[in-house]
Amino acid sequence: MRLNTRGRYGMQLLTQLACHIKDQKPIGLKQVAAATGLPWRYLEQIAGPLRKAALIKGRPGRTGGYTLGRLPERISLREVVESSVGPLCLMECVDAPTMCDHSPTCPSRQVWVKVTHELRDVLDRFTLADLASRPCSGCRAAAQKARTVRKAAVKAPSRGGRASKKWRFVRSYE
Amino acid sequence: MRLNTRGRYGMQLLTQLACHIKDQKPIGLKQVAAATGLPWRYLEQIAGPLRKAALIKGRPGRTGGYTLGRLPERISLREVVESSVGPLCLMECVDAPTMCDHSPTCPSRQVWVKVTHELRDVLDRFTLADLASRPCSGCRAAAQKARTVRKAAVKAPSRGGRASKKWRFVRSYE
DNA sequence: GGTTAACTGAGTGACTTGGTCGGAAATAGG
DNA sequence: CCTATTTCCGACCAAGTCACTCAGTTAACC
Repeated sequence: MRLNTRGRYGMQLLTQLACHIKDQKPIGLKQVAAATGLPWRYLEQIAGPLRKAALIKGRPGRTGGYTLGRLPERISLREVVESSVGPLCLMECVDAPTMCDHSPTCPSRQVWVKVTHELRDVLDRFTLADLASRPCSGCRAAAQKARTVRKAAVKAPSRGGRASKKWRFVRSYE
Repeated sequence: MRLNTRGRYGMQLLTQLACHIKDQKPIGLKQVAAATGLPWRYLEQIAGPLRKAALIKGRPGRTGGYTLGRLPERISLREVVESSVGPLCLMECVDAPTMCDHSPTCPSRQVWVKVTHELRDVLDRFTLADLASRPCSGCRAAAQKARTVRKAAVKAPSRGGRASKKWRFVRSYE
């Protein structure tokens, strides 16, 4: 039950846009990549779903970049994570009442519906403004440091691939 | 943000045990497999972490099987999902304050700590008793049907492997 | 001692994750 | 107009996870 990089990086991307909302002009992904230490090409890929969800607006061209689709206080954390990693839905029958013969009236399912709604409600109550009003200055340094060490650890810098296991989120769990 | 089969099957396993708690004797995994339509061998693997988390107690031997480690109303849904799929932790810095230089005082992190705690609290407030007091009769038929069709779809019944994509949870999202 | 169950650990193919890359289309500045 | 810079799009790739299966060992009961 953890957020993958699409969700986390997407969150950082939106936070950056929210932090520069006063500039009134689009922010390029290269600039975001430089500020956060995240890979630019990957950010491009992450921006796609966010744009389709209308959370951001992109403008190509020389002075192009991305802007927020709405005010930060109108973008809930739930919208961000759901557009990045898919619906928050623990049991499959919650969003698919027809998948099980008794689903519509199944009392066990109704418990899961309630749980799911409460979880969604938590993420609905927090917005991008909560994060952007208090940006994390340290995360940038941490991300860059992690990436530097990671690149050094890769012997042959091959195309694609992922970093070695010890540098992933999992280490927090041991 | 969905629960994988380990989490879902584990939940069904515990629910079955809770439903037969009045029998006072252990329930074998084969019996659970027959009741739920889930693969017996896989259930064996799923039982491991649940036993290590002391949510269930196993007894080998002729009249062996599994029993709940505690009363159903004392087993929260959070314990079940966390022992099956790992801690509920959206951002990596929440449980690892040292990962980012400014983590301990980072205001952005404190938002995530709050979000995470609220999410955990939701799952803490529901227990196995909520599910077991109202068992889902339809899920069994649905699971068996799905497995039957799935087996038929596999041309060569090879060892291991997973079912074809269209029979997975993903179909609910399209 | 034989049957039955929990336990252990290895293996396996399909799929996802976490990226990289090349290039097309759009937009602005010169 | 050309050129630079950006979004946008799709392919590609390796490592890893998922969802299982299976063979075998240990433990308890009759």
